[in-house]
Amino acid sequence: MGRKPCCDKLGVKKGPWTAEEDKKLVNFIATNGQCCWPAVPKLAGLRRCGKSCRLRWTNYLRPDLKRGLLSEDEEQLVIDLHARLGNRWSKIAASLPGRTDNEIKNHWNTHIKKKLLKLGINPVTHETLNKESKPEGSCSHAENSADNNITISSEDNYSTNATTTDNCSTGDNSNLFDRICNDESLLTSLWLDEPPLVDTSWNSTATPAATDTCNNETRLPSWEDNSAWLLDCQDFGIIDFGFDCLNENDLNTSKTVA
DNA sequence: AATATGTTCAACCGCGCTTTA
DNA sequence: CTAAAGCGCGGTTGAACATAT
Repeated sequence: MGRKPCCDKLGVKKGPWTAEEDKKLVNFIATNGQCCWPAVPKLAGLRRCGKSCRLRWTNYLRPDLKRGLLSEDEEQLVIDLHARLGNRWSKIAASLPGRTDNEIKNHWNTHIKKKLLKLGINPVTHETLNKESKPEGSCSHAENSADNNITISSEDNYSTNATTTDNCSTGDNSNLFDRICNDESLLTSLWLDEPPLVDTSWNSTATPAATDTCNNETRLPSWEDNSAWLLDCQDFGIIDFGFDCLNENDLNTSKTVA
């Protein structure tokens, strides 16, 4: 039967996005919100696949994205959640506000994986390599994580923790990690595919209704207002580039996408 | 300075699940 | 109930950049 391609291949641009394309997409979403991705390219004047637009927005243009390397706490959290959830990057990302599944996946493959291997830890099973010859079926992500917790420090010093009582402790500066790690209900919800409980900073972006809640002083700056806005978005957090003008209610309203 | 090799990460692809008609 | 369409996920690719020779 075959599946119809998500978009017409003819005339659809691929490859890196230009600043002009970013501008069009950001302006469109700022005024119309996220909806009907297949229709976005046409409405926004882009020669792109709707899927590509969605990806560009979620992975790069979203205003609440953090930029830069994962912090020590975030990295530790990723390791622990990966031990429990496996390669379910979207679930892991749901516990790290401002981080995308793609970003975490990349960081895992380029940094964390190597660090774990360097320390003799299998990044797939989270078992130490010299103790992997276990009976068949004795190892699953969810099972082994609790009794084989791995901690990481800024000096790349890792250690495996064989106890369950000292689970996920990384010190005083790991509040986020500790909170999530000790929150069994959260981990259970992640495991059971329930909506994420931690990442309240973002579920979706502005809807038309949400933008209606913004008056002229609080609406997103347009490219006409500030042509350097997007570059700022890419380098700094939400507060840094002015999205803090959206108060909590605005953000909550913006999350309610049909 | 030139070239080779390694690393990073944005973007694409294809698949499965969910929703809709 | 069924098929098509939409959506989101995870794996993979390749261009750009960094480092080594």
